[in-house]
Amino acid sequence: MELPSTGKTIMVEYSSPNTNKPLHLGHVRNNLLGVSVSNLLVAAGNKVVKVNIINDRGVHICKSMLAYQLYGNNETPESAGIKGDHLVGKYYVEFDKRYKAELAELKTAGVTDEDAPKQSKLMQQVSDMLRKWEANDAEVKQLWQTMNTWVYAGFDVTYKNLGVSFDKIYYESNTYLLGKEIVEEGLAKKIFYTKPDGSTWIDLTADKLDEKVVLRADGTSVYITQDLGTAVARAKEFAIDGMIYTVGNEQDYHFKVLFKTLEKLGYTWATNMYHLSYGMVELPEGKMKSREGTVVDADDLIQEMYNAAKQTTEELGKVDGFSADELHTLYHQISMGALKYFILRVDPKKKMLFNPAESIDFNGNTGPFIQYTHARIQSILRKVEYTDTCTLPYTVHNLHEREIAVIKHLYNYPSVLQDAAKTYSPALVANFTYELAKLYNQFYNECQVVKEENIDLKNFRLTLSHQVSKVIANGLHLLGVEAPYRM
RNA sequence: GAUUUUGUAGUAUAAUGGAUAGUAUAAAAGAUUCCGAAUCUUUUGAUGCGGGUUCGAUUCCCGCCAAAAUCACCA
Repeated sequence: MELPSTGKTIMVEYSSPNTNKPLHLGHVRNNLLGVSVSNLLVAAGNKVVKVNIINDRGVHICKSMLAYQLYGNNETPESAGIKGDHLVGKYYVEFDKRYKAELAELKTAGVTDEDAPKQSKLMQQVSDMLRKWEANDAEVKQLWQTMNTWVYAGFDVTYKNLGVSFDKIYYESNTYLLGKEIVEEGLAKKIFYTKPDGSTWIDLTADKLDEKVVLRADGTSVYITQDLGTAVARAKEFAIDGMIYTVGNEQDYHFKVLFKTLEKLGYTWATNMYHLSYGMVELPEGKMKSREGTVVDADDLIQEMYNAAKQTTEELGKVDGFSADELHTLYHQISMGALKYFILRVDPKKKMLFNPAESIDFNGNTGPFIQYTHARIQSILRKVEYTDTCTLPYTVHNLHEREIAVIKHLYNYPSVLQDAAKTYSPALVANFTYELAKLYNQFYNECQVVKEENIDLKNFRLTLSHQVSKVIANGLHLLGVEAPYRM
């Protein structure tokens, strides 16, 4: 079910992980949104290029590298028996622990809060390491390569479980130097200016933004420098009509500045850039804080959801005849259906509360409820050997009110799709699909289908059921959720 | 302090300015000799506060209160 082609190509960036720790619940929302919005844009007739930019360099990466070098004892994911991203994350935490201890020591020795970080030996070692990295020191680069390779292997597992994929992956180690030319260009156009200390700025106060550094006094790039460079490079590489950044709302200000700057530089496509700004995920006990260990790890979450799906399915005992492989696939489909729907049904712009206990409840407004409805319809269709190519003749009068409700709802699907794509909101599709499933269940409760004796009516109801299952499957697909035929 | 965003039943959420504010969950009571009960039916319960615009405001504007984010030559 795709709308007519728009002839446009849109790039969607999402995920954007750091390579110093495993993915957590916040990344999950990001990834699911990115995938789903990409699907929506395709359904709305666009070509989509899905990209990821991996933050694989910088101080934070050096922290885990240093901790590994100092305390790692050549541990590997194989020797430790843990995923590579978790192993690296372990050393990032280790660094933090040691660093805090060092700071505390310095303070007891009478060093002020302000001076303590400057006197930290660990932090000096990190800075040295970063310098060496930038100078292409062989040993440091080797360690960096090794540890990042571990992380990528770990990410791949998580991405695969979440059904996340990309057309192109960018690495910041390749792109972080981009942008200096853009700055020169901006200077030539007098859009940027230089301060006495040599740093380069743009003045956006007329646009109700601030002055912003675009190049440091020592000539090195800042965050926005590389973003400028990356944006221009991408536009050259892909001939895109638009660009969507899936990034949390804490960076609202950054993207306002980025887009405005590109616009001032005269890039026409800059007006078609969009920051898909989503709200933070919070837990019942409050915000996730890595320091306090309240972060929900993505892999743990996936496993817990899987276990819950397995348990519920076994309790209901409807899967006789499933092979072990089929069961595994089914548990995976149901658990990811639950997780994805739980997250995507909320308006992206709003912060959302993730309650683990509620997320594994598969009754009510949930993914498995919708999947169940699909499986139920498929069961009905199997019974009469109705296939996708069937066309049954019917003429009906006096529709049942439940039938009318379903038909009216189905009729809205294309416009909901259009709206969802236009507003980048999978939540509209999620709510539509849920409503459709609910309306169908209400219909099914009051109307006979297979057992209906009036052949016209029976054919009509089979056709309607088939249409509903197709739209449910399509809606779920847009959310990145699979629709099982039996569950 | 400044800027931005967000405030809807106990909880989580939905409503291009439109009719009795929809849904789920929690609680209670029901429905299957019959097509799949991960279902359906019924009951209880909400727009932070105060103004304004409008025939009409959850929605738009102003003030207050509350929460969060940003305001780095970090990313």
